[in-house]
Amino acid sequence: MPKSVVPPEMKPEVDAIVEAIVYLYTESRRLTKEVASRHGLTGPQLTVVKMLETLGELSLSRLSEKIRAQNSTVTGIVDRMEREGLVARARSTVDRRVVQITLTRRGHELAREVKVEPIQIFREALVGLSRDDAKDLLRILTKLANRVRQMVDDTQTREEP
Amino acid sequence: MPKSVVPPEMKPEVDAIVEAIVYLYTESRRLTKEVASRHGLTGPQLTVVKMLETLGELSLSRLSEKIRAQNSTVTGIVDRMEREGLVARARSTVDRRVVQITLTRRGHELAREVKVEPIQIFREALVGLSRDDAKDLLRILTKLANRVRQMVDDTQTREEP
DNA sequence: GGTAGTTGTTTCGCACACGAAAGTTTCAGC
DNA sequence: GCTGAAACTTTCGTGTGCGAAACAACTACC
Repeated sequence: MPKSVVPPEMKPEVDAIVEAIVYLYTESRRLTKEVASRHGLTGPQLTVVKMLETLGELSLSRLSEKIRAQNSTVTGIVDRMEREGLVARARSTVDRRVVQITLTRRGHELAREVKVEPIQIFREALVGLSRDDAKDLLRILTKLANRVRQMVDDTQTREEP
Repeated sequence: MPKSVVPPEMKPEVDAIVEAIVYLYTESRRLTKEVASRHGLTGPQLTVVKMLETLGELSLSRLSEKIRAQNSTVTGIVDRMEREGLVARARSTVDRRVVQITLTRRGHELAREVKVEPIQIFREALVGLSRDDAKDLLRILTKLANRVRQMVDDTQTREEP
């Protein structure tokens, strides 16, 4: 297993890039949480409310994909939101394995009430970049994400047997 | 409070950038967790072990800063690691409020055993980028992070009273 | 030298977050 | 029509992760 070596002179740059990504991500979570708490919601709950407002009824699995969490996690989030009267569960009549999640009237009201999506602050920050910078950033990040994806796939297939 | 508006034609790009950042961050966490579990550790525990190996004895507060978590969170992590015999607590003799965390012999062994830092896969992915791309990425991400930092500061000072 | 405020840590209560296992329902193939 | 595999959801156990409050030790200031 040949292991490529990172040129030592690039190490500080690499660490700085990783640090910037971590900062941007954690700050995004913190902001979501802050906006949510003003309306008596938690971060993930606000994400769910906005997702259901945008996309309408969703199965639990579909909702899990959308918010990038495991089903078992979302079950808990939906449990608490159901208890608060924000969403309702309904067994699908077409496929009775499926549970559809919908916003209640109160859930809709809350969704309307919270106008600013937390991602907004990133949109504004990104707009402050020049058009060229934004394009470069997307191009490079995409390349980077694809390379990581590739590596992860390799690792996993290599370890399967 | 003038609110800048995101040009609609940039929305897809912005969302793609955010998505890439989220992907890179979550994948990084998943990889850490995976590497850690091969040695009977959790993700944060591996992070702590490597941090203490690199920096030596650290106070709980300093350790919290380093791994970007609250003191109350790290107290729990250290509790479990202490129970497993990986780290030890020791009251500072200089300032008796301070608790110093150190690796035990077993902790050191584990640190030596786990050679690959999870961040490594990013280093390798980044090396695959051209030098120019890496420099551009760092430059733009830094600019972006600073702009977000600025916005967050503004929000907080505006809301203080 | 006493006290008021600060700093450092822990405790508590709650909400994720995940994987494994269990419980339903559906579907494919015979 | 039966059966085993697959799809969907929940349950369970454990480990973060955070904020508020409690607690202990230190420092400033008078």
